[in-house]
Amino acid sequence: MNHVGVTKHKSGAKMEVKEAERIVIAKPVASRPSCSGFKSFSELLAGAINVSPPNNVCSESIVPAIRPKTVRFKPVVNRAPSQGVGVSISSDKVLNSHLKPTLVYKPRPKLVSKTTASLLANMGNFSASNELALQSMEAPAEYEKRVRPDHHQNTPSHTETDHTSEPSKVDEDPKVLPAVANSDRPSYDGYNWRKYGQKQVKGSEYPRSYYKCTHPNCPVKKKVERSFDGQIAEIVYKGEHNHSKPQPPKRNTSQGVGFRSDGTGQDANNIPLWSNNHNERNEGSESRVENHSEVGLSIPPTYQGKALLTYEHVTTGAVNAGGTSETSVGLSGECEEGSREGADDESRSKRRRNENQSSEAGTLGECIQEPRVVVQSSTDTEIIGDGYRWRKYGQKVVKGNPYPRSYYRCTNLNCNVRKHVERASDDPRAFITTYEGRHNHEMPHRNTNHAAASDPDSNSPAIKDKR
DNA sequence: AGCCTTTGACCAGCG
DNA sequence: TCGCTGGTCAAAGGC
Repeated sequence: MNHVGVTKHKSGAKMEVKEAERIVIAKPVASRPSCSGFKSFSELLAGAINVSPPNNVCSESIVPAIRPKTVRFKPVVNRAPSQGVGVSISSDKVLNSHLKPTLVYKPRPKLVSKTTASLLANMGNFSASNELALQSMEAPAEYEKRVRPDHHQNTPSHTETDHTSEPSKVDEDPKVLPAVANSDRPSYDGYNWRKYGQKQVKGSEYPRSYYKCTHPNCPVKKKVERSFDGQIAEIVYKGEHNHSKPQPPKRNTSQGVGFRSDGTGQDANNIPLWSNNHNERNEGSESRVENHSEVGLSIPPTYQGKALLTYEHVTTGAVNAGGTSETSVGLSGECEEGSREGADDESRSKRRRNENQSSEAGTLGECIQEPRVVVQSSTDTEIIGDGYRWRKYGQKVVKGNPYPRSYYRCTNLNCNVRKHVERASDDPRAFITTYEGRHNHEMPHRNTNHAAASDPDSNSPAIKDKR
C-alpha cells in the first residue's frame, strides 16, 4: 500500500502526518474563495486549463479549495451563479456555511451502465471516455458547497449496511438497482485514487469512502459518499495535487467503452479523454467538465433506456447550446461512473452479487420495473431565473425527495453551465440549486429572479440568486 | 507481482 | 473523563 505522504505509524507519526496534511490541504471551508489569493480547485484547474476568466483576478493561490457549488436556497434571496465562479452561494445557510467545516461537493449524479455508455458512444458524439473522464472532481470545479440539510429525511432506511461494495444499490429509489454501475469508486477526475477506508458516517445515509491520490507524495484525498445506486452524493476534496494528471495509457475516442478491469479505477479511455479532450475542448469551461461529471445529470445505470433518452436530450441541449462538449459532459458523469465502475466494480459486484444474490436479484427486478427517472423530453422552456437563460432539459424524482428535480442548461451558445433545482425534502419552501460550470458570457438579464418560475414541477418559488 | 478494495480496529478530536 | 464520531490503518483477499 502506498500511503503516499502518509506515514503509518500509530500515534506520533500519524499525528505528524496529519499536521502536514492540514498544512497542505485545504480545509473544506465553507467560505468562498475570494481574491484573497485563495483559489479553489476549479479555479486552479481553470487556470491550468484555460485562460482564466476575467474574474479570476486573484491569482494563484496555492490553496486548493473546495468550492461549494451547491447551495441551498431558501425562497429568499439568491444569486445566480456568478460568471466567474460557477457557483453561487447564497442563502443564509450558505452564508453561514463557512462557519461550518463542511464544504462539500455534493452532486447527485446518477450513473449509467457500461452498456449505456457504449451505446451512447456509438451514438457518435458521445465518447464514453469523455464521460467518464468528466466525472472528475479533480478540479472540483463542480464543487458545490452545500449546507447540508438533514439527509436523514431523505433516506429512511438503507443505511447501515455496507452498500459500498455493492455497486448499485438502491438509492434514490429503493428499488433501483443499477445493474452495472457504480460502486465506490471515486469519480473520474483523471487522477488515480486508492480507497483506503470506508465508513458509515452519522448523519449520512450513505457510506463514505476515503480515497487517496495514488501519485507518490501527493497529499490529496477525497471523501466520497455514494448512494447505493452509485450516485455520488457528496465529495469532498482535501489538498491539492502536486502533479499533473496521469497520462492515460491510451486514448480512445471511438471505443466508447474501454474499461480497465484491473481495478485501478482508471479507464484507459476515460482518462485520456478527460485530460485531453475536455481540457482542450472546453476551454473556458474547464470547470464545467469536471463538474458535469459529478454533478451531471445522471441516470441510474438501471435505467439504461431512460438514460439514453436523457442522453439524447442532453445531446440536443448541447446542440442547441452550440456545444458538443456538453453532450459528453452531460453524460459524462453518468457514464463515467457507470462505465468505469463497471470495469472493476463489475467484477466486484459479481463477487458480491454471488454472495448476496438473492436479495439483490429482487431488488434489481424492481428497479427495472419501476424506474423513477422521468426524463422530460424537451421541455424547451426558457426560463430566466438568476439572470441567465435556462432551458429545462430534464426532470426526475430523486430518492429521498418527493419533489422532482429539474435540470436546466444555460441557453447561451457554447455555455455549458447547467443547474438543477429541487425542493428540499425537509423543507418544501427551500430550494436547492446546484450550478455546474461557469458562464462564459454576460448575464443576459440581470434583474430577473424567477429561476424556477417556469418550472412546472418546481412549484417553485423563485430562486433568487445572490451575486 | 503489483495494486486495489474491503473491513474491522484503532486513534484523535470534540462536546 | 468519557463516549461519540470521523478519519486512518493494515491485514486479507481479489484481479
